Amino acid sequence: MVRAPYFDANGIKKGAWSEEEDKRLIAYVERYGHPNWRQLPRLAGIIINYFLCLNKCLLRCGKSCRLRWMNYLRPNLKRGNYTQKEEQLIMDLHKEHGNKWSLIAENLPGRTDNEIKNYWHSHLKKFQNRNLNNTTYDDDDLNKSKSKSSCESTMEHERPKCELRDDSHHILESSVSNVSTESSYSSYTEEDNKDNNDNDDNNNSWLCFSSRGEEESNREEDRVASWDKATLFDEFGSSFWTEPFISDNAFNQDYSYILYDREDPFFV
DNA sequence: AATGAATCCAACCGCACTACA
DNA sequence: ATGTAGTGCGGTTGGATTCAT
Repeated sequence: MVRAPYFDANGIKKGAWSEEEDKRLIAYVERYGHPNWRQLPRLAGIIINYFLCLNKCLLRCGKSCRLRWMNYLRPNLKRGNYTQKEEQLIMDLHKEHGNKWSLIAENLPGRTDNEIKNYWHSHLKKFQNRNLNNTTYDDDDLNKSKSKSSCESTMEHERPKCELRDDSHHILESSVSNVSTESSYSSYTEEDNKDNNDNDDNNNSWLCFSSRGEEESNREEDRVASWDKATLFDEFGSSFWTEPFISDNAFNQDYSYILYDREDPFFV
């Protein structure tokens, strides 16, 4: 039910997102937040390349990344059926605010403006029109309509009722909202480094390039080299790891020899 | 079984707004 | 005051799915 993927004249990918793209976007936003959507796809691509040793990028425009994240990937999104309470709330708020979907969405935690808009057009609009003079919409009408369209009812029943999106991404709150670059990243380095240190035998940060991935040793791109954190710092300067984004000239360098870590979320 | 119509929703597009140089 | 970049919002579209004939 999504548009077929394609590339526009500028080489930007459009259409449906693949699972791999989703993972890349999630991995990047988990790490750095999204202080700059426009640069995100390029940065997500280059940073992940360090681990993948592949010349792949997230070939999406920032706008597309933002939309995908906001409407589909971000945590705590509700999927599935709307409760009667939510439906009533949408009706009431729409009566009050009109097509201010973002405003309406603020009052429905876990629902996106896009989702509410779609739901309005496909389910609720007709009842609003029918009950224009009533203060509340007719529940019987709505129920009748739901059962009337077997297409709708079938599809709705297949979906879990008001399922809360898996929050396993454990994305920092500061990363989800509009935050400063520093806050999102520094919050990671302080907390997550500690976690990684606990888990990592080498007692390094998430940038630890240990010699894992023996099973991939046959792959050409998995050439193992004695890479360490210090080397990486030298390449970019220390500011690279304290700031979420890289200078443009960093993109022209060949880091294909960098090891990757399978357990790192960037490994997708 | 085949086919056209209806439905739904992820994704795209264009515009407006804000921040900043 | 002006121009530009980045972001958010609302309208629209594409196409998969399901239903009706």
